[in-house]
Amino acid sequence: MKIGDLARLTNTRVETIRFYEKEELLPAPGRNKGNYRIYEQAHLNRLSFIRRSRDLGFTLEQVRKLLKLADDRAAPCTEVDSITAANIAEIDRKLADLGALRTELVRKLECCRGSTIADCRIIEALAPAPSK
Amino acid sequence: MKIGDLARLTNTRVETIRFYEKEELLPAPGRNKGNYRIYEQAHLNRLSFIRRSRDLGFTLEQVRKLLKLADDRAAPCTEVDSITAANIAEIDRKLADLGALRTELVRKLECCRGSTIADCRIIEALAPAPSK
DNA sequence: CTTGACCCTATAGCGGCTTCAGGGTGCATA
DNA sequence: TATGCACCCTGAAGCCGCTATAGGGTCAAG
Ligand SMILES: [Zn+2]
Ligand SMILES: [Zn+2]
Ligand SMILES: [Zn+2]
Ligand SMILES: [Zn+2]
Repeated sequence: MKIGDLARLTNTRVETIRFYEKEELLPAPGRNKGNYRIYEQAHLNRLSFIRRSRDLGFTLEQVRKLLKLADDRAAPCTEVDSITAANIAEIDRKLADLGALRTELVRKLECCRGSTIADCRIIEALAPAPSK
Repeated sequence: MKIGDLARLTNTRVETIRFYEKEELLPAPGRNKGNYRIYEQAHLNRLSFIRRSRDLGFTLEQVRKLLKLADDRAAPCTEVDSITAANIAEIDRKLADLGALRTELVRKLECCRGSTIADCRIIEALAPAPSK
């Protein structure tokens, strides 16, 4: 399987696959006579794992850990769970921040309709208090 | 006022202030005999505007536009409002994405407690279907 | 034999800063 | 006066997770 096929199968850009290889997330595959990368099923599996993890919001650093952990089938999964919990906590922080932001912006936008800069509620909210 | 004072007043790192100057968001101030930057009230006002905008989720590019628009007090504020609306739309997309992510992660985490990697629900969700 | 889709490498760029290396300044204290 | 220390300076590189660009090579179909 060539890099383009792998890209299509995993919904990943070709450049991203090469990037993962350079980052040692995905092992370097064999090459054909024309120096094209040739991938096996194992690569497809591993890349799928990486992409799903990324889609779930794990950082590449977390993905690295998860990949390492996933290999020891008999080990307890406490560490996996705690990485996941950390991810959720991070998401919660972002949700709270964004929610507050949204509220504030909507309030400003609501009460300003078609007037001038001089009394635009948004500009007013941004500008420092006039020093009189 | 020296750069450290300005930093304290606006809750901004010194390096960030120098970065804004290089980016021409904040005009280069005068210098004292020792080549230290010396800021005036106008700088404080402008930096406050920038920081509040950033805190509200505007990109630096949007901040640039807002700063330009804020100067023409008589102009209509339609453009300001549409930049704000774009910001809200962006926030809404992020909120939706993060919400979905959270749901999925929580569901996985909930149904996996203290078992091994071999039957960890999270690893299972990440790993591609076993080729039997 | 040419076209065009695909592949290769190496390097730089994105946003929005942060960090680092290697200095200089300015004020208080011993 | 010397010394310590907090603060300031510049320029360049680093962070994340890719993406894009330049400048080529490979390969199968028509
Ligand atoms: Zn209004
Ligand atoms: Zn307005
Ligand atoms: Zn379970
Ligand atoms: Zn688990």
